[in-house]
Amino acid sequence: MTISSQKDPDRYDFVSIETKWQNHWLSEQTFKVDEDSTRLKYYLLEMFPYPSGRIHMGHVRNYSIGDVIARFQRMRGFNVLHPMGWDAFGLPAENAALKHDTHPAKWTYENIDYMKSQLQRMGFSYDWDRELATCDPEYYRWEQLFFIKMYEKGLVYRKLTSVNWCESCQTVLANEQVIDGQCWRCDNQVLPQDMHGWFFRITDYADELLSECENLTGWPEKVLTMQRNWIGKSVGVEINFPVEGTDHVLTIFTTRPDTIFGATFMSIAPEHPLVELSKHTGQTELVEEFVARTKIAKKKQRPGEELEKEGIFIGQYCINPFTGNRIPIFTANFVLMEYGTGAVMAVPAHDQRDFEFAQKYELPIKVVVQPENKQLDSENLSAAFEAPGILTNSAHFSGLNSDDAKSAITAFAEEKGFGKSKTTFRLRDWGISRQRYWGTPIPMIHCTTCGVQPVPEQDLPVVLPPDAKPDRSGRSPLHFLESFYRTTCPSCGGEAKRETDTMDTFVESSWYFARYACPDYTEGPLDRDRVDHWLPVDQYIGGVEHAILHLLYARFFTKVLRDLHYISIGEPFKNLLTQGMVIKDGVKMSKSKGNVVDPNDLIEEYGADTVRLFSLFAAPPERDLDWSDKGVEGASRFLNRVYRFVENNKNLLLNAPAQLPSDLDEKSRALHRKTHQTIRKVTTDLENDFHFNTAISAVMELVNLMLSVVSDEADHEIMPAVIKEAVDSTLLLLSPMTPHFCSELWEITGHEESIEKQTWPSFNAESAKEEEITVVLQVNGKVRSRLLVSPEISDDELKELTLQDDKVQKFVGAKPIRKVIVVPKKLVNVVA
RNA sequence: GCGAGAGUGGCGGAACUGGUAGACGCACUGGACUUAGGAUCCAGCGCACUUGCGUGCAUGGGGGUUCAACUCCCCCCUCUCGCACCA
Repeated sequence: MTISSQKDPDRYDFVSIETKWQNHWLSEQTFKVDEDSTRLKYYLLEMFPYPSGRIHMGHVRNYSIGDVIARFQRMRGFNVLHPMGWDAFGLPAENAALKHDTHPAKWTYENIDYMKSQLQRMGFSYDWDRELATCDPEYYRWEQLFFIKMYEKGLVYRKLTSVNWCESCQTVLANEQVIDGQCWRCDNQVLPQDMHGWFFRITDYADELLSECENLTGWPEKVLTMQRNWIGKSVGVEINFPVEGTDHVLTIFTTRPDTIFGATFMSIAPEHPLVELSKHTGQTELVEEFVARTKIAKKKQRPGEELEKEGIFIGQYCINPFTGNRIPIFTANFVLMEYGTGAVMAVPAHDQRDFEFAQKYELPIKVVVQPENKQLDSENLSAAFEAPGILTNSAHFSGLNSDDAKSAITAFAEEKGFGKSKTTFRLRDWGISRQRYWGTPIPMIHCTTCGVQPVPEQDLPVVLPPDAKPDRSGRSPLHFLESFYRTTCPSCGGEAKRETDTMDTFVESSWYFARYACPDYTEGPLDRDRVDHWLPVDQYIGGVEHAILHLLYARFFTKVLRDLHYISIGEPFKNLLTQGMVIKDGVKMSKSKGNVVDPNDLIEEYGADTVRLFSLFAAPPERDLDWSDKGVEGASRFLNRVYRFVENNKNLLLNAPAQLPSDLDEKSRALHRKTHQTIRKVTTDLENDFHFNTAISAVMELVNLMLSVVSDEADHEIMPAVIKEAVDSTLLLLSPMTPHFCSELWEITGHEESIEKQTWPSFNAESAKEEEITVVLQVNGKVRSRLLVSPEISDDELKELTLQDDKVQKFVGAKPIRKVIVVPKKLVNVVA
């Protein structure tokens, strides 16, 4: 970093000041934290970064917000845990390794080193002793242990799953490597292929994950809504339809059992096993052709695009157990195998999709629910009627309303044994297998005689072999590395093969917050006492892009760890703050847009404190931040003004008495008052909703007043003790946001003990009280005049003064006064 | 389509439980200091009319409640984000 700015006489020397204090904090271990039962704990966490190379403005914003809260809470007396680490596994490392002909580990650790230096250059108050990197075997070994414990508990299983397969690269692709249905590397068509993969049974926790949303009062409603939708609970019924002339039963799931008498055909997913029934029906070839075509079309489908509804009769019928009617079975491209049973009863009169399908294939439409205000006719319906209504054409259920019919029909089906009530979730089990190198090895062994076996605990960790390295084949090198996969079966001792899949990197980030409580612990994954002491996280901060996956997985994992008796809590994050994106010129910063601002350039030009100050000042944290180069200059100017003021009044400040005189003159009282009002404002802004922008503007007001009433050192109009109080308060209030700057000025103004050790200033309500208040006088709701009065004034006096007011009299004129409304100490409205 | 959030000066944004709309900052304009000003300081700055005092109009649009609405209610428009054939 250049030191040229040091020579600039117009600016304070932020380079040497920031270096000085960063070294001071490091050597003094200012932010090291231990368990201390005498003080209240506060666990503040920001989402840890992926070590992609260098920090970007999103990090700067996220961590600046976090650092203010950390420093603020320390000054308020909390014992603050504020750790940082690295979400270090992931695909980009493999890609970069290929590109630069290096090893993912080398690339990752070099990035970590560099980014750590950048974070330190920003002056963030982390306890670096707790730093962790998820690619460290000492971290992921415990994750492997969790995996085995979960396996033993039945929370892990293996099943066939459809993956993205590129035939020409002979490799599995991650979803982000599939672009418009084509391979990112060779542009070949990506096809689905069935492969074995490992799954976490997150659906076992679906109900709890949903119901606990209720108690997450410290989370933004937006995030909770997203989580609820993602879990997607729906209550309905499963009904069995026997397939005519076979032993097969087609099971469907519906939330509308009240429409069952209107089912005129069945739709099953192209992947549904009973599609096989088309064999020997004469429809076979057509069906096979349709299924193959649909699978490809689904892969090609762009997000947001809806395929035209299509289907084909599979040549078989099933029987509606309620009516005994024969219903044709179709396979249709809009039925999802992953949801429900992969089969639905089609009720064209009451479901728009089925309606469109029925029209296209000229299938019967039968109205069985009538709206209350009109009569629908099956013959000329223009759209499905999806709302609830009164049942018709439904045997003895006719006449019931939809709600009652739902329970009656469900009960009937259960009683007769051809159905049962059922709750279905949109949430699927979490597929964690990745056919990748740079991830946590899944600690399992495949033995041809004993089947799948977990790696014995004492053999953990299964270390990712450093001698392997991704190559251009695109396939995981673990797959070919005999020294890795060749092993012996822990059960029979025979030859066996290790699992070569690695875990989804979301697994690492699902428990890192717990490990921060005891990163040095070697006896097990978590030191129960310390973890129980620190958790839950009191305040979690990160981008809203993690609102669903990361936060849901972390919640799930916490519950699993609780049930495995590693921790006591069930919810990891008590309060959540999701900060907005950093945008520039109205769009998200991105390389392709060419509007990226590099934090390094800014630090070099203005110093870390200015960068922090502006990113906090420009918008409240939850909103998007519109980056403005001019705005940064404004922040820089402000700090320079404060610096100059302190420098110019150094002697006065050094010699000022610590105690305020008991009797203050009017001008001094005004500054004293503003000081206390500012302390009050900043304190409430910081503790309520982290609105740093308004907190900073309050301090700016104080500084503006200070500058306007104290012109120079010779001017003794304002009592020195009052000036000192104002300056000290300014520095204390600003110190969480611009810590180097305030530390330096704190020292310059003669304080022995560093500012980090100070307690947060408190305000005196009496001092903050206004001596005179402005009361607005309105006539018929329009502001016509103002009164400067004592806050002690009574409503009657106020009314009196209002009616005497010239302006008020002028606007009232000759009209009779009908009413006078007095809002105490605020406003008087005369209605004439 | 469904869900959530947001629309306030030229710009970023303020405004407590309905009670002075536009704090603070940026930009801009005029002035001072100066060899110079991209530094600093002072003043102005929602729009319209007005020499001025002032007056009128303004919080996406339209209605409503109220003495009083950025704030509450109804309808509509726009934007952002999330989900998206979930039966």
